Amino acid sequence: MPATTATDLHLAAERFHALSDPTRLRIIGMLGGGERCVCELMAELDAAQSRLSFHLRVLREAGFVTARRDEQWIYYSLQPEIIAELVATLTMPRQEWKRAARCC
Amino acid sequence: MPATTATDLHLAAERFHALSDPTRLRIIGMLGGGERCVCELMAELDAAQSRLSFHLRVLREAGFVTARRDEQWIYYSLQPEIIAELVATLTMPRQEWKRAARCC
DNA sequence: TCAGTACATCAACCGTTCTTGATGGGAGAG
DNA sequence: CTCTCCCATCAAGAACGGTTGATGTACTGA
Repeated sequence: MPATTATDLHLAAERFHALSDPTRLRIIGMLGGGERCVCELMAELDAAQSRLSFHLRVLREAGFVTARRDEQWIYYSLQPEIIAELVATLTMPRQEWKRAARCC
Repeated sequence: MPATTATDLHLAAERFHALSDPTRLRIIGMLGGGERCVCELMAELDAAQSRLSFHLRVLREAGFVTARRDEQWIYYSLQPEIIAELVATLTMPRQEWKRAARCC
């Protein structure tokens, strides 16, 4: 049974929220070219370090990116499956939407 | 020329923001079954009228729904194209993302 | 051990968003 | 015209989100 419950609605809302910021969308765009360390993102986005760290945390907690330490650097990379899931949510058939909407 | 500019990033962010709320996702789910008047949405969602009106305005300004008056009732219906556009954004090839991300 | 680099986290501030209750305006019935 | 129903909008307050500067932590190299 595909658990399309209210919990899923909240989960989907959180994921869409993670995409509701231009800076975060730019980060995702950069990570589309492969993993990057924070310093590279900082340089290209011209963003303060704490600001970038904040947005990376949002993306990480929403499941869009993962972090990997290598020596002193921490490399972020995209998690493609979650985007596919989101697309699946958007293209969900009417029945599923109605179930999700009705469920409290 | 597909104008994938920073403006588009902001536009995409605004659209994702419109989807970043469980109540609005439920509304979209209900409208997936066809157009509804506000009173029907109120009854099913058990939401205050002003609250619902607020969320409908957000969805309307983001382009997800349209309103139509019939007698004393105002019927809202889904605008499917914008969802398709959003899916296209999510499944955009890397080049486009990088262009959008780089552009300031 | 000490200094330097890379990144996370914290606290504070401010603008935005969401909710609630009240007001207003359009449409139909009497 | 008046009353009622349906809905939008407004005002006020609470909650949330994003930015900044400072502090903390992990790792490296001297």
